[in-house]
Amino acid sequence: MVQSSGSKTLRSGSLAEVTGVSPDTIRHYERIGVLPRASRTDSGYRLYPASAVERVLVVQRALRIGFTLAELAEVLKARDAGGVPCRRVYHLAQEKLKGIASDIEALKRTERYLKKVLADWEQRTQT
Amino acid sequence: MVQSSGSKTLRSGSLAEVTGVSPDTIRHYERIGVLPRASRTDSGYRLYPASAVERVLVVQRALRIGFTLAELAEVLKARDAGGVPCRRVYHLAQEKLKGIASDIEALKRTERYLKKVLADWEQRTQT
DNA sequence: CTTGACTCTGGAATGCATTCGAGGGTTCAT
DNA sequence: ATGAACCCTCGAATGCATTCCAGAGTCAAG
Repeated sequence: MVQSSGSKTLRSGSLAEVTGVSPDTIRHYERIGVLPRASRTDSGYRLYPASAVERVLVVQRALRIGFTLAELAEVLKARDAGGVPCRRVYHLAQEKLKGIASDIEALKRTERYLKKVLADWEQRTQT
Repeated sequence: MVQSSGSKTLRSGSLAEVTGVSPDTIRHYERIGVLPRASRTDSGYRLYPASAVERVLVVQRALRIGFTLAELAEVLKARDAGGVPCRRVYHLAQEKLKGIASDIEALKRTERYLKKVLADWEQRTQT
């Protein structure tokens, strides 16, 4: 048996390719718990639902912001379980959310700084 | 002789405290070249100008965005040298600058996602 | 002087995400 | 049924920022 239902499934390689990470990383994500455990073919190959693509992208963005895989695992596992998350996880998510605004601020400040540096160089260049 | 001119100088510890990093990190930054080599007291203690505070903050922000200490060293050393930076450095700085806009976008997307997750939980909580 | 808080150096260790490697199955087209 | 291209596991290695460590000097206050 290969696959049955209508919605597309992906093997680790395709999921990796589509999301721009390596198959190793995909497996790593699953081990950490940031991706739900994939179902398997009879021969042991992982089969991911199409929704896994979005999940991987979310993880990538979150990592860039300073989430840790372990933190994400807590949040996302709770989310997947569908139940009410424990206070700790809820709090964690809220804290990170609060941090984002200031991250954007920092980003803008650095942008300004970098622009200034570049403009400086521009001038010096065209002596 | 301790210090002469009017502008304040800081030793590694104070610079660390003011910027919220450890003294070890300060020394590390200098070793990498992301902080200009500090002048020394007769007994070998580092003395940083007040401007070093801003520099450390810039580095911290830049790191969060995905700059690497090595990259920053290239950019900042060239900047400090005051001369025209080599093409490579100029290009690097430009690339990073271009990346910032998309980083802000990613940040906002994750913010939206996180808000949704939290709102979801809110609802479930108040059954 | 001596004590306690700082500082120095250089190298080793930590934590995190990611990648690599060895040894070994699966699939499928030719 | 053979080879290319995937996939599996699991433990080790890499790269990066940061921290820790050991052995030693500095300095102000008591």
